[in-house]
Amino acid sequence: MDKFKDLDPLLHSQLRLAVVSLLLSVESAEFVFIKEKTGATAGNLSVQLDKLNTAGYIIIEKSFKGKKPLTTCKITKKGIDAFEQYVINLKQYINK
Amino acid sequence: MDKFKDLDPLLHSQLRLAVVSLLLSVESAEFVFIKEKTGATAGNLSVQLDKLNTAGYIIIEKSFKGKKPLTTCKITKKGIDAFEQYVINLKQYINK
DNA sequence: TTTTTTGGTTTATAAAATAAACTACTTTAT
DNA sequence: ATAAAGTAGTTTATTTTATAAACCAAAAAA
Repeated sequence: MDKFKDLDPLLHSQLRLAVVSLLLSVESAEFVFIKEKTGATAGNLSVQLDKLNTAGYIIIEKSFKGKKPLTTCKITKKGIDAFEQYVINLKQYINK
Repeated sequence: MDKFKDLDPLLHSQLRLAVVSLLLSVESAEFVFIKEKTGATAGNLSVQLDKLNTAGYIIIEKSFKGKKPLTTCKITKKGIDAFEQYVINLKQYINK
């Protein structure tokens, strides 16, 4: 067993992993919803969503809900693939 | 399902997780052996072993092999428990 | 109409990971 | 015997990351 393959640093972060995990289970999610589900602060979430977006793991769409700004996130194929590989690699660490 | 419990930051680090994972499968391990198995640099490994030691997750014993210094590591009960809890929590992120 | 709330972003600070430099020998080659 | 190279690490400095604090614009409430 060739152990300890590198863990994608973009996913090996508690908050970003939670976001991706969450997005895997829904069609799309709004900023405020993700914030509540993860318990993150808005600032931290904003930064981490940007990173996932820049990496192409999620897409972020900005619109308006009535008159208020609305940020909607959706996982991409690239994000799903990265997550799946991350889980495969991670299991080498946690299943002896 | 109440998701996303905090992940012990001491274990949520690629290198420290690899070290603990490795130590779980052996009685004890020498510095050089851990270094080779994890692919870490000596400096990084030294720092991360100190952190695990300070947290009481491992014990570090310094002796000599012939005339050369020898650093031997062993996981503690506390380390095993922390790892098991970490895995339980982590699974909430990776098993949708 | 001022005050508060909503939905964020930007910037600053703290913490972590990593690499580079260094120490203290030991072994090998000259 | 001595210089050069290797071993087994530690310490310090640098980069990266995570997080928090401060801020902004608009909307809703008082």
